[in-house]
Amino acid sequence: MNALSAADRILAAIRAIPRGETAAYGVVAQRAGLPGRARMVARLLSQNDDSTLPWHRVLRADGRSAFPPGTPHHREQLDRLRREGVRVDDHGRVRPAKRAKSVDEEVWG
DNA sequence: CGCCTGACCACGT
DNA sequence: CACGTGGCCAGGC
Repeated sequence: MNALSAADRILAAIRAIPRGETAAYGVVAQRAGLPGRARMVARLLSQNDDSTLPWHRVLRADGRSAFPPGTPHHREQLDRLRREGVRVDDHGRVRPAKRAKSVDEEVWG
């Protein structure tokens, strides 16, 4: 059986996002086998202390950072992404390779 | 146990 | 694009 808790599966899903790619909260939840639980992903990240966790690769469904523009966290997240080769436009939005209508179509690579 | 909050999301206007 | 609205759910009090 699955001895892994929901939190463990979510953290694993986040760690599984490849360098240079991003995933929405909802997509992470879905990959962790917890559809509809984007808020749980968000809560975990807000509590997380593990510095090795690639939290910067997790974005909102609209491709923007969950942090308010102008804050240190917002800048750091975008910087880290750009450093990995992710393209961010002037509005702070990540450009998906293909159009993703909903989180069900997860297409961001 | 109810009530409020939050690094969310989809949908309608 | 900007707001509301309703849904989701774990935690804190």
